[in-house]
Amino acid sequence: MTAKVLPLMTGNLRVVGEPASPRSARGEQTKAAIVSAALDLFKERGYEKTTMRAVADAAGVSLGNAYYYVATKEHLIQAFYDRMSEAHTEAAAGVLAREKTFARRLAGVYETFLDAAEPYHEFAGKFFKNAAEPTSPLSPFSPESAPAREASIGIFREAVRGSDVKAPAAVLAELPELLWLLHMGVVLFWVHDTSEGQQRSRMLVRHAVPLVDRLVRLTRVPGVRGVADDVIGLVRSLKG
Amino acid sequence: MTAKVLPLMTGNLRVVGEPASPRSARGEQTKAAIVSAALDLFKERGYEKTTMRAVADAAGVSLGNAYYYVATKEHLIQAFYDRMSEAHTEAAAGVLAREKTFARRLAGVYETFLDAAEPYHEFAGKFFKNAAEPTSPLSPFSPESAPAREASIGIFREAVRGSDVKAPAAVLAELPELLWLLHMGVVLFWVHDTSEGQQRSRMLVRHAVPLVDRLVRLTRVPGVRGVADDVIGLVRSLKG
DNA sequence: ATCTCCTTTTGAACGTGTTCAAGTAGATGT
DNA sequence: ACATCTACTTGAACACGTTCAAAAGGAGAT
Repeated sequence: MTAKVLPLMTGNLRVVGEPASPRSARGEQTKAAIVSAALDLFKERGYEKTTMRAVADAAGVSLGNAYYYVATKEHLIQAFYDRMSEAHTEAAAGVLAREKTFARRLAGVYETFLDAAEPYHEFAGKFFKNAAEPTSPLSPFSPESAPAREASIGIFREAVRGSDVKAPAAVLAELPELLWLLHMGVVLFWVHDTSEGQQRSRMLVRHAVPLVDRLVRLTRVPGVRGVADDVIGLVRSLKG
Repeated sequence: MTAKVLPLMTGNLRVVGEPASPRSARGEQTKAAIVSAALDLFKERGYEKTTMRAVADAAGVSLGNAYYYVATKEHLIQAFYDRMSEAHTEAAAGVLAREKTFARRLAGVYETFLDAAEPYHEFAGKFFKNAAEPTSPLSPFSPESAPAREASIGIFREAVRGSDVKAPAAVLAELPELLWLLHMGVVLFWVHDTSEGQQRSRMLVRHAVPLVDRLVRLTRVPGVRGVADDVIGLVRSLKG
């Protein structure tokens, strides 16, 4: 897919509707300052109450300049998400390096997410609200977040691959994506979870993981396998 | 719950942050004109491209007057939600009156939703965005929407009750709620579904319902039943 | 009629996200 | 040194959601 390109001003080429990515060290620095200022302000007063003018001021640039690097205000939230998933990926990798059984690996991935996300729980609602809109670039299903989504699915792929779990090949093939979907469910639950330290979300993970473990292994018994294959078939046709 | 109230202008009492509800026949009429104009315009040009000024113009009132009756532009979406669920409840009742098998009853409930929702697909995203924020009263999980949620679950309870489905009592007891959860999943898929006439959502329902049917019946066979009971146990503990 | 008290309506602002034409600056070639 | 090309920066403007003080109706009571 080649993006349409327009000549801009005196010559800079810019993808239609998208901001330019920095082409110099100076630009890189300016963009970093803007994103960093935004994160600070979001944390301090929340997303809605943070204005793009305040972000530009805090970054020491003009309002218009901020829009040279950032497509929309919503796109700035992506930085939060990036930071969080980076922390999660790292922590999950640590668990996957030492755990062998499927159940413990899976529990580790979900639990490290809860750990990594905890500092942001208070603002997560606001961010979640914006991510929920289908047309938003922040939606976990949007093209813009495909890289992040793929990275996340990759964690589950590794959790499956390095484990002792046994199931039909077709099931194993779709399992990472299905586990990612469950992850989205956990996130949904977590966002709504007002219990101390999000204890209920942790309970959900603690109890759901053994169930998933048993369910996956069940797909090998005749009578269940047929249903499992149909589930896989449905998932595949919906992806297409 | 008693809402805080402030004296307004020359004396009208108005709940903080909320628009006044009409206190006269004239007011009722004005509000109806505004809501109706909004729905028309949303349908004609979409939510984003409809401006509040255009709504006010079409309704034959001033911009400020529209805000006397409507808290925010997004609140106008509530009107379409109300319309939609009324239509769905009615249509679903029709299906449940004539279908007997569990699979057909269930498919009917989901499909009548897709029918009722289709005209509003474009701004469903906006509504969804609002509903996604955990603290929002519009959230399907909020206390404020408990009546609407119960009504919706009631449809599934009726779909189960009047059908031929057989499963352990514990499963049957939680089934309506679980089917409602699946309904939320269908809605999620539908909201993101950009295919012509949301064909993919219809395919999802067409294929998922027989699967659910088989899965529910499977809970009677030993070996599966244990897992099913644990699922039920988890759901119950999470509800508490 | 006039007064009083609410309710409704208005038009003019205000704040904020976003756009844009024009200007600056640093590198590169001559 | 100068010209040029391109990446970057700016400040002003625009559109639209939202707010507000003030004016206009209108239904009793006097």
